[in-house]
Amino acid sequence: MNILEKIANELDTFSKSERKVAEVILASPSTVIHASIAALAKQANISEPTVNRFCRRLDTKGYPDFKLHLAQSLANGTPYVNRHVDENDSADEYTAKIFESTMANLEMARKSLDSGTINRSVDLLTQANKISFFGLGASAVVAHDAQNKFFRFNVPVVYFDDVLMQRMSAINSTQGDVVVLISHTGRTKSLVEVASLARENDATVIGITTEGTPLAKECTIVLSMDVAEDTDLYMPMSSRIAQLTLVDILATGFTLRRGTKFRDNLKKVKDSLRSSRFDRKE
Amino acid sequence: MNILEKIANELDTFSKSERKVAEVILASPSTVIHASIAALAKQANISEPTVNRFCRRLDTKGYPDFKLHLAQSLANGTPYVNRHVDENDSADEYTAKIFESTMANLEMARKSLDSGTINRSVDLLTQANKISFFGLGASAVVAHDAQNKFFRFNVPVVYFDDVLMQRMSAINSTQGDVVVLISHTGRTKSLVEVASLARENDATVIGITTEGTPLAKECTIVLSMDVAEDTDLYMPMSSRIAQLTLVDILATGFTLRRGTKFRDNLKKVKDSLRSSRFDRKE
DNA sequence: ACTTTTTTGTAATTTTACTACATTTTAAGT
DNA sequence: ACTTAAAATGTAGTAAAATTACAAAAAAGT
Repeated sequence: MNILEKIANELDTFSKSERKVAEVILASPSTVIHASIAALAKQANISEPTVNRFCRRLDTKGYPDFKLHLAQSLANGTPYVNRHVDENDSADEYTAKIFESTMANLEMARKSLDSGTINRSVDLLTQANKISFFGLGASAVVAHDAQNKFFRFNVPVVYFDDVLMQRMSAINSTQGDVVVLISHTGRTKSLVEVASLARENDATVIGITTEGTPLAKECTIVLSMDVAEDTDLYMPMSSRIAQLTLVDILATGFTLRRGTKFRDNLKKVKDSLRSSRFDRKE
Repeated sequence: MNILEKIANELDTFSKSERKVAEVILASPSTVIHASIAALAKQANISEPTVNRFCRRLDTKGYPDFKLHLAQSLANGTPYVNRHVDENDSADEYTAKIFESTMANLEMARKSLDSGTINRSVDLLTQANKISFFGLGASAVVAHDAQNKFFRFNVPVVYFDDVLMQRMSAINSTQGDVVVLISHTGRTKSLVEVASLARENDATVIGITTEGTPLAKECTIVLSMDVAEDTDLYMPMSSRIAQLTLVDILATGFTLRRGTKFRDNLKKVKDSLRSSRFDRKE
């Protein structure tokens, strides 16, 4: 764990003086790494040995070693932490916070994704006769995006955000078809039903959802990711960005599996758009 | 630039003894950050002041400061760089690369976004009688997502990914209406036409597009972001993630502008979904 | 080959961090 | 409420580390 986070975490296990040090450090870590132990002690209004003891409590060899750790914490620019948007934030502030938490969540998602599962999913998708992407609400957006990617591959792709169409499509699916169901909560009743309908008809069901949910239980294979959704705002934000990135990964895996020749085909699809666009002047 | 790279770069500008130091450092930088100047000098078979001079040549204040820089170089184990996916990448590898380049691009986008423009856009959106989101292809996904966010605010919101519907809707728009047009390239002919149609009818046109493009020129206000799209794969990936994050930011700005009471309303929208879901067992 | 410049090293100085011990503060027990 | 033990903090001295000033050696130019 990052030493800055560690300090923030253990803040209440510190003694009075140690907390003073911690607060000075947290307030401006980038200043501290250039300060001597004496300077820091003065800043925090405590003695030098207290700073030294503080460093040891954090499992470092002493003050210089502590600064090294601190420098490493700061290395990734501002570490991406899930800072919540506040009532009185300016445009500048909430913009920064949203970018940061999006990135922090992508980092989390990356760590929690299992590449073996991805590999098997790509296997299934490349072998599919027909691929369907279903989602509702915010997840419909992800399904929509998936369709937009996979239709380029010249594979039969279907996307519905209409409950009835999803059901009908699921009933019509057969062995060799892959149905991808997207739902962060994994508790949307109608989607869970679609999953079992598809399974009954021998279709393969890939779930982009959370492990252990009702939907996950109905799926052949589950692609799950840990994301800390900021529920203060009552809107799905980070979860869908992570899901879209996962779609990118699946699509990339698909093209890689298909080989070079296939990629020329992608270029053709893209070039076909040319006439609908204004030329570049440069 | 990373100090380790810098050392490797300037290797031939160093004097004989300085190169000895450089080589010891490059061979095992992680050892050096825990060594004293005396230990390093001994390792390199040179004197302590030489090490000190070496540090200064690299624009650091001295040996301790140099170690700080070195520690930071090491912390960026894998900095977020736009690494391109390779032919023979395993699932593990392309997953990591896609996450990393997505994050690198978000970082770029964040830096290039102007908070003043965001603020003005939020102003316009909060005052709008009707908001329309239009896009085509990958950008339709972003428009779709925007609708999903803004409809929660109990504002008239429209979204079309159909060229004719977009045109008709633009013609019907009037003063007080805001039309948001999304296109990374900014060169999609029909969208540019929609922009001018909307403008002719006195609607406000916000463009989420690249500066200087035909579309940008037709807009009242342009929200532009720098993103390095990986064109090897012929699919829009990073650009749309950045656009979606921008949508999050606009939506957040919108809710903040509307105040606390308004947020209770959002909760109601979210709670209305409850009956469509399976209960949590915990 | 000699002079000048650059590089490197030695030794002293200064800065910085740490240790041992004393004092204060806090908490626990009677 | 008072006493005693334990924990926390500070003071002063010590040790270690880094830096400076200067001298010696090496390299480059004339």
